[in-house]
Amino acid sequence: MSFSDKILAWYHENKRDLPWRETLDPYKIWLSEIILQQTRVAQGMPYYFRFVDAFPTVRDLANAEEEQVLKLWQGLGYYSRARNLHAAAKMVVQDYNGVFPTSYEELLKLKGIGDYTASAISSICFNEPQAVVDGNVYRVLSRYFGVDIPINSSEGIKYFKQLAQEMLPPINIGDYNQGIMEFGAIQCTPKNPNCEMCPIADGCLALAKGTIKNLPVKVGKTKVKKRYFNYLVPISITEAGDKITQLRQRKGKGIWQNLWEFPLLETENEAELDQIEKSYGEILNLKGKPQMSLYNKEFIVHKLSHQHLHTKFWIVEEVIELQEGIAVSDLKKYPVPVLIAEFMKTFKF
DNA sequence: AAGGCGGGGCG
DNA sequence: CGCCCAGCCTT
Repeated sequence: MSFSDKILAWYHENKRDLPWRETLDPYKIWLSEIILQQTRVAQGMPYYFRFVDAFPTVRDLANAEEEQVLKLWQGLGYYSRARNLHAAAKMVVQDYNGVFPTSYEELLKLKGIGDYTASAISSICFNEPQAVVDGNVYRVLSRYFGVDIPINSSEGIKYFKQLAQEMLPPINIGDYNQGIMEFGAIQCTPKNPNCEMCPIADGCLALAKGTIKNLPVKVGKTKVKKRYFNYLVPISITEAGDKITQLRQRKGKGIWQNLWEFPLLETENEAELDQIEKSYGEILNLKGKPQMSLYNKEFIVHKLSHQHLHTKFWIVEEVIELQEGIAVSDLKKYPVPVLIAEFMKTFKF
């Protein structure tokens, strides 16, 4: 049996029942692929259901407000995926009359679709012979063929795409692509792979040489930057008796684009009360000096891949001057980072 | 070619 | 605590 035959056979026996495996609708396959980028199946699953439910067709998604798309995406991270998803839906409606393009080349033109996703959709839905190369495939191939070229070098990216391409079966491309990924996720795992009961242990070069634990090779260090966030949480009561606060939308570059947060003062180091007092009038556009208190004595440390956000929430109460605000009861409508969502959940307005 | 972009789970 | 997850985009 060939490599691909073994993978296909293993997949046939071991594939999980996943909701996006019950359809060949390219829209739904696309949704699942975007959601699963850098995301575990268990984490992405509920998001897949809520998106299919809210937007049954690509037209429904295209017609939605970005705000709603981001709100549904809240908590999943890498929010450019949600913005690109929305933009791509609009492209499909406008440029392709609402019908998903069927070829790798055309799919590649859509926002948020790169080599992996174009290969996945074109192979799964249209049986185009394009090999998917995701983290699982890098791992399986690097071990089986004993390749120590760094998977995140340009040489490695090119090398593994070609190698994966050469391993494609003549038919059942989509199943094979899903099979090798599933194999990497379940059998040939990053740590403690199940080599004892592996259907391709025979030809596995890394297993023979004892280099499993060294593969795949990845270069580059992840240096974590420390940042200090001070959120100013203004609270005011309107004449009608409604409690209001303020949110602002993050714009430009950086994290959490287009998500909402409380007015923010970022500092070079830990900020104390006196430093905040100097700035909050300007940030909140206030003339007076309302009472302010620190909500959390210890930093709330919110960890992103490359940043640790050391956060303090400063409560600014009874801001009579507060002009424009949003009702506290409306806060849940806004897409916010998990850091903000957690605060809203625990803070009693 | 390198850096930025989330949040969560696991050993 | 470090690594990894059905990657992509920008510079």
